[in-house]
Amino acid sequence: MSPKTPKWREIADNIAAKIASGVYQPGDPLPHIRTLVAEGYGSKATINTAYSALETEGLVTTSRGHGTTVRRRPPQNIRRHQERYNWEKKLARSPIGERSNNGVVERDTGLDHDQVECHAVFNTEPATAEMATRFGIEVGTLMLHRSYWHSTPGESVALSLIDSYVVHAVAAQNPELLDSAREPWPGGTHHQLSTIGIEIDRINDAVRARTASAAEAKKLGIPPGTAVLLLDKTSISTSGDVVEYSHVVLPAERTELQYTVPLERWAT
Amino acid sequence: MSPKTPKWREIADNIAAKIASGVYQPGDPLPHIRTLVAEGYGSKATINTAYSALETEGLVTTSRGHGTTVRRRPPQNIRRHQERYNWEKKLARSPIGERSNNGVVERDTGLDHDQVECHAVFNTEPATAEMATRFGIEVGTLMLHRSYWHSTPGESVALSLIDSYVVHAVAAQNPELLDSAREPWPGGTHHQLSTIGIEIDRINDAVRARTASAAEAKKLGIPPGTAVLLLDKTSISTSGDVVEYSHVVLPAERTELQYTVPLERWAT
DNA sequence: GAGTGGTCTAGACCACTGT
DNA sequence: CAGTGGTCTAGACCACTCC
Repeated sequence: MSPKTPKWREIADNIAAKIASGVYQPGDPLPHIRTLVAEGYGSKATINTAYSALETEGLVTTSRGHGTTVRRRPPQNIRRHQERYNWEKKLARSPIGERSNNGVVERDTGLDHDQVECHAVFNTEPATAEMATRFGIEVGTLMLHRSYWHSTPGESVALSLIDSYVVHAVAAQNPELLDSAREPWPGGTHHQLSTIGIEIDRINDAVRARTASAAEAKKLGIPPGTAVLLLDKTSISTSGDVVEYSHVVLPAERTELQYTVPLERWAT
Repeated sequence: MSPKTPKWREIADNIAAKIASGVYQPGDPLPHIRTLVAEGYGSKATINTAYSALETEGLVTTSRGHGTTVRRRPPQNIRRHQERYNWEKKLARSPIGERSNNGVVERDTGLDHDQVECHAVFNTEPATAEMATRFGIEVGTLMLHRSYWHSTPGESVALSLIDSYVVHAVAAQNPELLDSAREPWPGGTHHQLSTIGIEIDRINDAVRARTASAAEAKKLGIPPGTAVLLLDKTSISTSGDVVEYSHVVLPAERTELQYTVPLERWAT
């Protein structure tokens, strides 16, 4: 009939349609591969290809020894960066009690302070050419590189993967900032920088996307081959210097970034 | 040795490493599938799986009857929306000559006015529940739905896929706006709206990402399975109404969105 | 027509999960 | 242990491109 679209695609589309129309509900088990083979839908490899496609499309989850089930879609996490960044900055000027119990992660998830685990690894590295251009410094200048990821205590699923960079000599003005054991720091980066006399004036966000690597997919708990959003966040101080740069990897299927762009009025 | 990672993954990673390190340059042909089979790297299906993976990862292009070659990476198109939207708005107040020869597509690509083809399809549709919520109108209200895509004359590759919505009764105040033959409209949407007395005050962008559907991949000229950026753009008039909503699909691998978020100063 | 990648089959073995 | 999905092979045929 239609030798144009391969058989595995037709099988996958067929199942995808049943999921979209609600015949298969989230959590429902799908027919086993060998069942469809027995029913004459194709060979095992063909059905397997169809199921693999559905998995990389994020529609189903498979597990060896168990079966294939319709995926429960995680809720969208909306990040309004206009408000978010201003809230973060304001927090740094709050009393210590408020700073300790609130963080941007808690704000995102609605979780309590003690329900969030913070993992931090600090390194000191010479600046690459790319990093040197970003900060307007010389190649080889020592940088403090901080890698973070957050999770709820039970699970090992990260909400986002963050790599943050600061010029080492700047951070070293307050030696406490070099100690990864002090994370999570009450009041966040804005408060950290305020201890060495730096105020952030504005933040530049650059947003891109690509498919997740196998390692990222595992850490973020998403199927391999699904999309991630890449956020390059550059913080610029009131004196015009680039003082911090973060590279953030976000699972695209549960993330939405929002920005408001005000426009200049026309002359009347 | 390492039965953990499948053989096809190892083959794919091996080739990916050679591409990354420059052993294989963009445009270079890769070893033929049957060659690798003959050299004992695995069966045809296994090598094929590896090559398919590399294709959905955007590293190579394959064509039947021809072969597999290392993909030439298209240049990144950086969209600074802060400037871009203000430039677009300002253009609407320019003299007709300037409006005709400039458009946001020409600005993006650096191409001349006559090197860009604009395809537009207009429809009138009742508002869905989602659209009604967006515009704050009743479900079923007639909407003008405009689908656009732009390309260079020779190729059939779209730069982006745009679906724009306006309340039909609003657009109908200037009947010329209902005529798809008048696209591209000199001066863009801002000028169109200005002819019916509407000025845009601000634009809300919501950014998401996912893997491209087969249809989108074909239109945008990207390998199926690679990522697309989804931009939901809401234009709000000076009187506070939502007057236009666009859904834009962008090829992630050649797009970067930039935003600047100004922060309120701390009290001294 | 020769050579390419794409699909499909049948059968085998492996890794993992339940009971 | 039986049953699941994941991988791999060998061989076949198809669709396409180039000469």
